[in-house]
This record gives sequence, C-alpha cells and structure tokens, in this order.
Amino acid sequence: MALTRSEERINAKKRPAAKAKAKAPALPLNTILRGDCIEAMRGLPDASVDMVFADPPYNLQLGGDLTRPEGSVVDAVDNDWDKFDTFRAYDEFTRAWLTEARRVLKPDGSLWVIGSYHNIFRVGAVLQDLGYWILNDIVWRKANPMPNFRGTRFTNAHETMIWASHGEKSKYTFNYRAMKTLNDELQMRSDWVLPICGGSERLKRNGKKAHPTQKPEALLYRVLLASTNKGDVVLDPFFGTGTTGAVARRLGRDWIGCERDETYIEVAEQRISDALPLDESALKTMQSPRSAPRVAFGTLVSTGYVAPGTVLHDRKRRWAATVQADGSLVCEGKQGSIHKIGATMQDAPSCNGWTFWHIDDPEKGMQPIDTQRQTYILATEP
Amino acid sequence: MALTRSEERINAKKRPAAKAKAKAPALPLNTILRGDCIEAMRGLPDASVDMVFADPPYNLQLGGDLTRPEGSVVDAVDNDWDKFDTFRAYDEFTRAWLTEARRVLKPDGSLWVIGSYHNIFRVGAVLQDLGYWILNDIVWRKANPMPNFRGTRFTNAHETMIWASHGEKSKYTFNYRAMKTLNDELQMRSDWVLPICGGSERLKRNGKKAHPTQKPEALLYRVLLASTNKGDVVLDPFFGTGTTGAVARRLGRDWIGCERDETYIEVAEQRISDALPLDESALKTMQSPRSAPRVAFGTLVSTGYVAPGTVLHDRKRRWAATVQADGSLVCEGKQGSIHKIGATMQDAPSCNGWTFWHIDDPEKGMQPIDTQRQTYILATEP
DNA sequence: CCCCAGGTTGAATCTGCAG
DNA sequence: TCTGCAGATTCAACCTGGG
Repeated sequence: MALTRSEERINAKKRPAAKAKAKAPALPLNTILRGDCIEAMRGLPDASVDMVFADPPYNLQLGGDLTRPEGSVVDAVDNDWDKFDTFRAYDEFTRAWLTEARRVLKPDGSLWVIGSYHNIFRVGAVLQDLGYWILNDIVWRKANPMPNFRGTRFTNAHETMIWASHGEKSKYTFNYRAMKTLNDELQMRSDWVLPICGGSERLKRNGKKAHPTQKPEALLYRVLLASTNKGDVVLDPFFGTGTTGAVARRLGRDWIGCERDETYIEVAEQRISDALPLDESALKTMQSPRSAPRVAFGTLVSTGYVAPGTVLHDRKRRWAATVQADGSLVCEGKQGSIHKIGATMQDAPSCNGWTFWHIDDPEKGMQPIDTQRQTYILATEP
Repeated sequence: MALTRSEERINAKKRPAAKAKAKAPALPLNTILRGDCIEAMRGLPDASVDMVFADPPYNLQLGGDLTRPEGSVVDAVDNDWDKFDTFRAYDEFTRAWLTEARRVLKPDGSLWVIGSYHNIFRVGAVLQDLGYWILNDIVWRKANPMPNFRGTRFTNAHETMIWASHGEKSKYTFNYRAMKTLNDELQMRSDWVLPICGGSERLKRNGKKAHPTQKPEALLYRVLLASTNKGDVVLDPFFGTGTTGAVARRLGRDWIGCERDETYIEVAEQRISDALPLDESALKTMQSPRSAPRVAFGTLVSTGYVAPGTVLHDRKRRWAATVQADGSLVCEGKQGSIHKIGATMQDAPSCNGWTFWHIDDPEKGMQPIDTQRQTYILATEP
C-alpha cells in the first residue's frame, strides 16, 4: 500500500535514528481517550506526537457571585475540575501532566499551553523546570472581553499562551511564510486580536453553553497552522468539547484527545464529525479586517504629544480648557473627557472633542487636537 | 488649611492603626540608594512605601552577580542540569528581593513587575508563593517592536507586567475614573499599546544608549496614575536610569531608587533634576464617585430638591412609587429606601435606587433621581 | 428584505463602611 | 470578626422581534 501524503511527511521529518515508531503500537489517531489525561497519556508511546495543545484548568479561585450593574448574575466557571486546594497541589498536577506530555512529544515537537494570570506563571515555571524551551509567549487579545463590572481593576482583556519546544535544541516546526501571509505580509506578532467564542460557533446543550470555556476555532487555526504540518499528530490532554480536534480535522492534521467528562465527549464527537475538511469558508474566518487604530486622548497626554497643563480652545475661543494629567479637561469648574466637556460647554447632547478643541500653535495658528492624533498614529504605526 | 478632595481620599483609605509611620525613621525620599537593592531595602522601615515598581534583570545568566544559594557562581549553561540550577538561582534571587519589597510595602500598597517570557513566569510564581495577590497581568503591546530577523519565531512584540497587592485583603489604590478618562471613557484594558522608548527620550551617553532596557515614560505614567495618589511614595529597586523617578517627580509622587551602577546613577540624577513637576492645576485627575460626598435621598427631600408626594417610576414605568416625607418610598403597599424598594420590586438582591427610579420631568422627560443628586452636590459644593 | 431597539452574554481571583 | 445595607458599576458581539 502506498504511503498517504501525511505519512510521507512524518517520515521526511524524522531524525536519522527514529526506529521507535516502527516498533511502537499504532497510535489511537482521531479518537478521544476517556479518563484522566495523565493515565491516558501513559498508554501512548514515547516521542509519538508532533504537537501538544493544552488548555488546563485555570484554578480561578472565584469568590461569591458577581452581578452586573443591571443586576443579573454572571454565569461563572464553578466546575469541580477547576478547584485545587493550594498552589502546591496545582503545581504537582501541572508537573505530572507536563512530564507525561513531554515524554510523548517527539524531540522536535512543540507544546502550547493557554492560561490566565491565575495559573500561567506556575505553568510557565514548571515547564521551564522540566526542560521545555520557551519559544514565545503569545497574547490573545480579546476583541470583546467581559468588562470589569465593579470598576476595581483593569478589564481582563487577554489570555496568555506559552509556546515551547521539547528542548533547547529542538528543530521545531514554524511555518513562517504561512504566518506572514496570514498577517498581510507582515511578520506575525506575539499578540493576536481575536474575538471570544460566541454566536453559532458556541456549542449549546439544552439551551445552555455546553462548556464554560470553549476556545475560538480561529485561535486553534492559527496555532495549528503555525506549528504543525499536514499529517502531523496533535495531542490535546484537556479536550473538552473538541475545538482542537475540529480544527485539526479541517486542516488535515491527525489528533488525539483526552477527556474525563462523558458529556463533553459526546458533544465533541458530534462536532468533529460535522467538521468539514478545509475549504474556502475556513480561510475566511481568519481574515481580520485591519481597522484603524483607536487612539485615546489620554495616550497623547501620557506619551507627551500633548502636555498636561496645555490650554485648549474651541475654534471661536469661547471657552478655554486645561489638559489634566489623566487626559481629562477642566473648563469653567467642570471636569471630563474632551468629548464630554465639549458637549457640556455647548449644552449639546454630544460633541466630537477631536475636532472641537484646538491647540494654539505659534506657527500654524489654531490646530484641532485631531492633528496631534494623526501625528501620533503616523509615528507609531508598525 | 482645608483638605483637598484627593487628600481626604488618601486619609479616608488609611487603616486605623497606622502608627508605624510616626515612629519610623524618616524615609530617604527622592534619593538613589547606592548598592545592591536587597541590602538597600533592608535599611527601610516596614510598611513604609505605597507602591513598588520593579524592572528586574531579565536574563537568567546574570554573570558574576548570579550565585547559587550556597555561594558558588553560576556560569554559562548548556545542559539541563545547569539550566535547572540557573533557574533555581534566579528564583532565589527573585524570592529575596520580592520578600524584602513586601516587607517595605504598606499592607494596602501594590507592586508592579515587568518582564518577558524569560523570567516573568518565575517572578509570577514566586510572587504568588510569597502571598502577593495578583490583580492583573498587563501586556505592554509595543507599537514598534524589533522584528524577528531570522524568521524563526513570532515577532516578540510585547512585555508583561504583573500588578499585585500586598495580600488578598489589601485595599489597594486603583484610580478607576482616571484610567477610564485616559482611555476615552472606556474601561482601561489589560493590554496597553505604547511605543518603545526612542527619540529624544532615549538617554545617550557618549553617543551610545545609556541603558539597554530603558522603559518609556508613558508606561510609568500610566502605572503611577493608576495605582498611586499624589504624595505617595514609590520604590524602584532596579532604578537604572531613573524612568520611575522622573515620572514620579512629574506627577507629584515621592520616589526612592536602588541602583548599583554608578554610571546609571549619574545619568538618572541628571535626568530627574531636569524633569519638571507638572503644575498643580494639571494634576487634578478624575475622582471616583466613591470619594465624592455621600448624599442621602432623605437630604434631597428635606431640602426641597424632591418634594414629598412625588411619584417615581422605573424607566419602563412598570412601577410607581411615592416619596415620603422621611425620604422613603411607598410602592405596592411596601415601604423602604429607594434601593430596597427598587430591589424588592424587581425581585433582585440589590438595586441602585439612584439610577433605577426616575422623575417625569415635563420638559426633559424621564430623569433618574441621580440627576437631582448631582444638582444638589453642585449647588452645595464649597 | 433591511434596520433599529432592546436584551443577553462572556475563564472574574470584582465593595466598603457602620454598627 | 461578622452582618447588614447603601450604593457604585459594563463593552462588544450576537440574537430576536417589530416596523
């Protein structure tokens, strides 16, 4: 029997003395292994998978309920699988699964882990201790994160992925050209702007979300495209509802998942069987429109483009407003944003502060502050 | 002398038994402490600084300065064992300075650390182990990063900051309104787009850059504005060329720096003496309503801003409530505060009556009673 | 058919003070 | 330390229903 293209690919990538595979038992390709991932991985041979993508429990340590300003309660992650007694317990769990994953990973393979500040620092440290070699940390900047309802912190608007090779000397796969093409012929950066998973992509069961933390396929799409080749084997120890499997199938990669929860498994199997191998529509999801960067007035102040203390006028010099350190304006005893103060002064419902307020330039005369914004954008554009 | 509103706020935040400060020796404000930061911090009293900003060495090979716990020097590494040894040494170093910083930090203070994937995971894990409570991880997304010349990885286009309070129960400072204003009336997110330090801001010495990792002032500007108040004391254990000091001076904060390198110290001292403090009038930042005087609804009734007998509605006119002479509401036979009745009607655990209940103004239509409160506050403000 | 208004929702370590 | 309660607090995307 002729080799499939994917088998050719694996052979081509093989190190000279990679006999293990010939002796090793066949891999359970494109199946979900039931049960605990550490146990499940023990059944896989050494150095048998090309890439690992892992979305482990984050150990969120949430307190009581969180309500939105309008009174409704946030549907938070309260699953047992996310609870650990101590950091030490979490570290031991992390060390155990990362150890097993590294054994199963080929020497030239790489691993991705996603997490938030609750767990990612622990994961990263353990991973370095075990000999993985960090290649990049990637920031997933959420286009539409949940706001901070209480106004107590910065909006938690991103998650972090660590991309690491098996070891320092690994000849890992990185499809540089594909990434550059995907990014309008600019090098792909370590920060990716992608929407969170919602809409028809969000899997439901009995009208409720099937999994509390389903990842967007666009994220996995980029991960798989960057660090695997067609025909490679991808292992996901925390398979959940199978985003990794669905994207792997679409992109012509083989996958192995581990999952304990029978409900998640059911949903994932259905989903993956519905996933069509790559067509044009799949590519479309990746074409993010490059919108103009939004620049806040405060950025101009904090970067020195407009000095605090500067006095702004409207075009007819009816009002004079002083720029504050935080980018707000003070005018006739009132304080607020450039838009708000502009509206208040004119007694109008709204106002575009960018064109309303002017700086009196000794050379060019009255210039709308929008000119400063344009200067800033030109100077900082990549 | 009357307290300004921001001073009131600082005092209001103080813990009851803040006697330590009175007894403690005077802090070496606005000076650079020469020598190793751990030694230098030992000379500072407990709980004496409001905020710590630290930009520790990133590289795990600290040259002759990185020693194993038992005192031997770690040299260049290329095998796993030495790597582990190096990580362990870096962890010890991190643990030492973070421990000392935590002692010096006030219980309601907070700490910022900036790093890259080389060190930030270790710093984050140690910091959690020591009892710091992470509030956010902040991604500084560089507008103009250095490209990845060899095309072997993603362009490393960001650095990570961790913002943590002294402990879980700390009443840390977060100037929510100022941050929201700085971001054009949207909540400030955990990802900040800022240019790297260059141009005239980049300090030179003999034509070469004075410090390899000088941070942009805009970054510190935002950090200080977010997490300190005017007059607070900021400690920077890795002072370098003094970005923290320069921005602190501009923003009316006191600072203390630690630095070993005499050349950096010279550059920093010159730089800070050149930094102009912002005019008092430009420093007034947006205050949270939290710090505004509290006005009871009963006050509005007793002062005639809302007449007893006035009928209030919710926005959709589902309920009608009558204002009583004592400032309570009566609605569907129930009586209570504006908040309580609002909550009862909606069958919600709580409700902000100020925004829930409206007065039907013949000219302006439905107006939340909060506008009456604002009118009262403006009219009665000193 | 489109458009707009209104409702819902997402990995969240989410209050502070008086008594 | 605990309880009770005043009152401060949200952004972008998607869905649904009515005009």
